This record gives sequence, C-alpha cells and structure tokens, in this order.
Amino acid sequence: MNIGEAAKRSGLPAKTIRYYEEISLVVPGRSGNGYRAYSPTDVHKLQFVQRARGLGFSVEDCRALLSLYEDDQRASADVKAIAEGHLAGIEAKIAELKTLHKTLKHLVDTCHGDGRPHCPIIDGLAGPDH
Amino acid sequence: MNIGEAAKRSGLPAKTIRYYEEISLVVPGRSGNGYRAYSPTDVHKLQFVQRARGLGFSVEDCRALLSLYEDDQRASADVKAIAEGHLAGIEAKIAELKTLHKTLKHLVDTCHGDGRPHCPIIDGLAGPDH
DNA sequence: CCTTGACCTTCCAGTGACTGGAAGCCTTAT
DNA sequence: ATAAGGCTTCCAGTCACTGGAAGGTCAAGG
Repeated sequence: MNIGEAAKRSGLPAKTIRYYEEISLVVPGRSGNGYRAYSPTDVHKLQFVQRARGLGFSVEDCRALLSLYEDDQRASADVKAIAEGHLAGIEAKIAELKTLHKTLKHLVDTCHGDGRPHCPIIDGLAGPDH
Repeated sequence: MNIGEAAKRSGLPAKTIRYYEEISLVVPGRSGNGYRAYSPTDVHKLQFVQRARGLGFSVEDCRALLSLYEDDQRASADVKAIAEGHLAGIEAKIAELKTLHKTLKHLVDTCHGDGRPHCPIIDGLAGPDH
C-alpha cells in the first residue's frame, strides 16, 4: 500500500513515516512508479513505533524495541531494561517539574496581580539581593 | 566586564550568553578591541534570565518578563498572567507524564524480565490484536 | 485526448535552545 | 619571542519532526 494508507492505518503523518525511512527505522519497498510500498508487516512496525513514541520512548529506544519485537529469541529482560530506564527518566522529569511547580506556585500565589508594579514574581526572579 | 566574568557572575555558559545576544535578549556594548562589554545592569538581566529559565520559562517568556522587569510602570497582573500560563503548562506536563508513567509501570510490573521471549511490554506496544 | 485533482516524489529550511569545534585575533606573563 | 588563556566569528549538530516548493503519477470525468 502507498504511504497515505499506511499513515491512516498507523496513525502517523506521512511526513513522519518518510522521516522514519530516512533514519532507517521502518524502510518500505518501492513500487514500479517509485512510490513507497508498505507491507502489512511494515504497518505493524509503524503502529508499534507510534505506540512506543506515544509512551514517550525516544526514537533510538524505539529502534531497539523494534528489533526486540522482531526477534522471537529475545530475552524479556532486555525489553524490561529499556522500559525501566525510560520509567526512571519519566520519574525524574516528574520530580523536576513538581519542584518547579512548587516554587512557581508560591510566587504566583503571593502576587496580587493588579495594576500596581510591585510583584513578588519579578522580585523572586531578580534574586535575593535586589 | 568581559564575557567570561559575566558568565561567572550569572551562572550561564559564555556560549549561551553569546546566543542571548544573537537573539537580542541581552545585548551588551563593545569595548575598543571588539570584546563584548557587560555592564552590571546587563549582568542583572543575565541573572534574571538564568533564574527564569531555571524555572522553565521559555526564552520568549523571558523576553517578556525582562521587559516587565525593566518597566517600573508595569502592572503585576501582566507578570502574573505569564507565570500562570507557564504554571498551567507545567501542570499539563505533569499530568501527561503521570499518565505515561501509570501505563508504563503497569507493563513493566507484569514483565518477568528473564531470558524468555514472552513479554507483556512488547505485546502492549504491538497492540491489542496481535 | 485532455484536464483536473488527489496523491506521490525529492530537497531545503525551520523549530527551541543551545552546544561543540575550528580558525584566528588580543592580552598578559615569562 | 612565545606560550597560555580569553576573546572573536562562523559553521554544524542536536531531537524529532514539520512546512513548503517544484514536479512526477494516476484515476475519473468531459
């Protein structure tokens, strides 16, 4: 099938699918007219990548996961290691954002937000000694 | 003062400070020898941006905040609006990451992570009907 | 047979916010 | 005189796309 149909079935924009070919993530065959020809297997891979990206895995993680997906001799430990690494990254990101949130929320809550110039947010950003 | 000293005082890498000049965020004067010359005011601005970036504000937000910082006729409501917008963005990001985390954690927890090929993570990524 | 429109192709450029590196000038100390 | 360190500019790369231009292909309708 052509790229438009593959896009519809995988939920990925055609542009993205072309990009995935460019980086050798999912490489389709070609029809006689030069059009990309996606097999059902190619579409499964695209769907796989779409879901993995949706879970926040990097494209390089997706590459590794895809090759495990295709390897029926895989060890599930290898998959789990990638997923746990990503999970740790997510947890770190959440913790970081919560810290930012706490600081920023405090500043926002102490700001009157009226027409006057005095502003604890500006003061907080300007630093302790200004 | 030269860029190295400004970097030390602001906590920003010299490369980043040059970049901020390129995008007209903090534009220093020049000494006779062509070196960038940072005034104490410039350094305050760099520190301000450093803190704002540290709180996750975009560079464009920083640009707006800087101009409010410099405007003693500002309305604190304008500052608060920017901060609240950013706060909402952070909250959205946290919610998104929590959702990802929940899904991924479930998959990871159900995976044995041994030498065998069966893997619920792979199955989950492959989709319901595979 | 011709045209229209939808689809496909490639290539180039831009996003955000830097970061690394090369080539070369300026200053200070030995 | 030279060596070190700091400064300059410019170019390229990061990540994962995304937009757009210029042009080829195909099926349907007049």
